[in-house]
Amino acid sequence: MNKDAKREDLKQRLITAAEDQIREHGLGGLKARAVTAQAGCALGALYNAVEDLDMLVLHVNSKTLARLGQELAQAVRPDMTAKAALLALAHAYVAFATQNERLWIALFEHRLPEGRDIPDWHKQDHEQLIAQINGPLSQLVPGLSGDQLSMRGRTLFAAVQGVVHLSFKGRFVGVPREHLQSEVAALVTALVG
Amino acid sequence: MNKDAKREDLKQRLITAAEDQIREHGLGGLKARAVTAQAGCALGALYNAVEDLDMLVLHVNSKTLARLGQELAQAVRPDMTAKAALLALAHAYVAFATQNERLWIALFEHRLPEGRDIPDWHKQDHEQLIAQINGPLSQLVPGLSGDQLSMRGRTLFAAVQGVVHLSFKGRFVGVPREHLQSEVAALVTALVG
DNA sequence: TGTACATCAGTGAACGCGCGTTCACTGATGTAC
DNA sequence: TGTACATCAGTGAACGCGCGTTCACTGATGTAC
Repeated sequence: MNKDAKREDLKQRLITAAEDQIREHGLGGLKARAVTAQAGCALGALYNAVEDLDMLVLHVNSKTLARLGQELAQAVRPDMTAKAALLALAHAYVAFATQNERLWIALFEHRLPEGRDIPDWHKQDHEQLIAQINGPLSQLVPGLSGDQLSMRGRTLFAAVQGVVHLSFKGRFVGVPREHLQSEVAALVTALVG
Repeated sequence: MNKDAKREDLKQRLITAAEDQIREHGLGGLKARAVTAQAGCALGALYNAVEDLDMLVLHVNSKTLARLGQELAQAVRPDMTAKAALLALAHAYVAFATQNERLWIALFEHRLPEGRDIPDWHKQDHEQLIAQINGPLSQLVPGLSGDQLSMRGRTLFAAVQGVVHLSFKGRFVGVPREHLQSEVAALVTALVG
């Protein structure tokens, strides 16, 4: 293995290690020492492979978004009605969030320190996901302008996000997990029916 | 002023100071030194008046919940239909969250360290709020059992919470603030209509 | 009412800890001849 | 192919900082007589 390949290999091992750490301890429990220990390198090597811990988190988040995107893509079939497609998307989304709870939460919780902005490669991963959801939605709720439609899309997404999030956190009275899928389905049906 | 009164007075000043700090810098920006400086006492005095910083936050949160409760109570009138009442509640809720953004976020963000549990006096403040929302809801969506109704209530609450939260944080594409009220109204209408 | 004593709120310097980041050093990898 | 040299990834001890919490001390408030 040459230098570049080794460097890339270490970077991937660090991302995987960080992923595992977040999966196990949550974003707040991500520590540079634990990550490098798991990745099998020295503490300082992290800063050779990656700018800093924040960037490592962004890499993990991009990976999570990509995996989520794949799940969503597999959930919709071309012959589905728009409504069925949205329900399938919501179902896949909830399933993914449930199976990747802490990684999913990290998507929303992580914030860059003030004044630092999100690199383009990561922004693109966000936009790709949004586009995937807006697709089926665009054929729905007749009588709405394009702007209204896109707005309703955001609302739908945010509403689902809220139901799932509160269910996970259990703050106030969240929806119990065993009812999460059915309640989200009811929510989506109500909003697009 | 006697000892007890002074003690209580300092406690209130600390709570107010913490409230201001959260309002200005968010929960993460709450520092013991800044709070005591604003309250006009020494650092150590905080631990005389209150168990620790976490408990101080809980006091602020209880105060916020009480204020929110008042706003909600004023929003509903006895002669309203259940649907109108829910819409009024939602409107008041969004208005309150908008005007108390960081304090509202603190309600959801704050977590006690592992193993420590929420004191009863604070739990009660939560329950009171839930009851207030469940009231109008209980007369709605006929054909649902009590359990289903209470579940739908949680979903509704969580959905609204999600839309507001994502709008504030601006993560992914949130609903722009100027459309927040109307989108939440659409959401509530869809869910109970 | 005045005096002596006890209590305990208030003080703020110091402690302690967690943890991200740096940096002088080393040794493996790659290049020149 | 072999040797000398340069580069730079990898190392991990040490740095530095933020910040919650403690604690020995002080002085004001309250009590006993």
